Amino acid sequence: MAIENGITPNSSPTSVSSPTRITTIAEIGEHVDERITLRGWLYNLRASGKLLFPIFRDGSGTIQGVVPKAEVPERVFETLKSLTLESSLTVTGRVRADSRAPSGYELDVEDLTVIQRIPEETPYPIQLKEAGVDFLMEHRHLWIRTPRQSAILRVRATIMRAAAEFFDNRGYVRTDPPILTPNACEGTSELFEMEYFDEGKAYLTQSGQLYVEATAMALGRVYSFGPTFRAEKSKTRRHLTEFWMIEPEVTYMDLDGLMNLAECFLTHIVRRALELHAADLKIIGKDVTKLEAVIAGSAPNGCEDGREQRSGFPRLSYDQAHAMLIEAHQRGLLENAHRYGDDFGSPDETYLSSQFAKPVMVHRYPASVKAFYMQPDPLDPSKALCVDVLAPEGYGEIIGGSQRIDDFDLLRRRIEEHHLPLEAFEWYLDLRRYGSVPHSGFGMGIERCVAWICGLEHIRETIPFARTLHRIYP
RNA sequence: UCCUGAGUAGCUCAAUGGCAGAGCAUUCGGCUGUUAACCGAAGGGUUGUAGGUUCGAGUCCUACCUCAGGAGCCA
Repeated sequence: MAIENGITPNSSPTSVSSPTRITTIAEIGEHVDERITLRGWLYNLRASGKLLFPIFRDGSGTIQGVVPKAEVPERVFETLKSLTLESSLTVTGRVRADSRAPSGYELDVEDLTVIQRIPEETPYPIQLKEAGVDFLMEHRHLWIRTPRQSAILRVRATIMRAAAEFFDNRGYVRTDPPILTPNACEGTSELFEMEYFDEGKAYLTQSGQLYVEATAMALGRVYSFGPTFRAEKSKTRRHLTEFWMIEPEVTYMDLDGLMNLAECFLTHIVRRALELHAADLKIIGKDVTKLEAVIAGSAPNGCEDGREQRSGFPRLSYDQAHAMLIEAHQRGLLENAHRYGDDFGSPDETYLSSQFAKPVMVHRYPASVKAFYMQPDPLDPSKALCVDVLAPEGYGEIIGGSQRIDDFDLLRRRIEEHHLPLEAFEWYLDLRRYGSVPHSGFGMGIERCVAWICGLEHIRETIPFARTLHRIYP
């Protein structure tokens, strides 16, 4: 770009002397003692008389520059000295290893070109000092430039890729369900509603599960990966109205196979996050020993076919979990005693997960508190063949799954018992009319997984632009 | 939907019912190893909105608005 925006014209970095290599801060360690060019922004600037310490960022990281007045052209020194924070620029200099620098490297600045200078009258609104949640969320489009938020979004990207590649590597076919749906999947949650031409109401999907059951019957092993929407007026650090979910569905898989699958799946994601993001997790402030404990004992390429239990996530039946909660209440660790037959509340889940270093799998809940399509346990038909996976450190349920009802008559009866419109489920019942087979699947909320792996206080930081009860801007 | 809490300078926060304050940011000056740099100076206010009590309200009362934390429900 040849934009100088009112400042003294600079020569372009490439015209100064020898051609330089354009690189990124993340890769700067490969260019020690070389002359390189970075393209980014001025993150911070400290001045000490005739010595400037600009900190540059380029999206991949930050690095401190050193600019002694006596050793650079006056134009470079004066331009940088009065440059406003977050102004965009390219900078050329020599990379030097320096033990005083947090990252281990510094840049001896030789030249720079300002791309856009932010005027003093309208300074960059986000300071390096702490700010309130409301202010930061109102400026989310700028907040994501900070090192910590950028690091979180990089880890999120890896988690999403690791989740998809886990299934891709095992022969699953990605089959994404529709986002616009004609009716409520499970008849429970509040849905976002809209007019759909002359066809009446349509709704934003709350889960693609029923549709992936259909694609599984076509393709065997499938998964979906996309956004889902809940219009529930939940107002907690664990809830978004729009979030991403990955949902595998597998024919001829029972609950035990599903639990193995979920365990291998989470192990893979945690392993990839640790492999690729040690630096980012450090910026975020996550204690990685807690993640290492999750995958301890697992084999890097284990869990083939979901038949082997490798890293040993603890498994509790609903009854066992209930007993633990009763005991915790008696010892004064829980305020309210869990009532047998009820679902677990948030404090209950937090307590259960806090008892283990690994995610805990709670299975076979009472059918009455679970969705209509879950297969009853043949050993106790009052229980459903389902599993919730609770993340460690109180991050709550990150996976919910079950074996699905494959018997036509039972499924139809359940639809009627839940007072769901039978005609809307005819296509779903067709899956049991025509070559029904046992099958299972689960769904994992990406954002809760990111919040857990990054150790975040609030789920709103796990997605570039969070949609919550009282926020839809920016 | 319910419970609790908070709205004062661009940002983070002070101010017993009695003159509207500080730090950061911005501007100017100083400083050659700073790590949210530091030191000095300047500018910057309809105290969320509307009423009420009072000689006097940022402070007390009422309603509303906005936001946050939690519950329920969920991933």
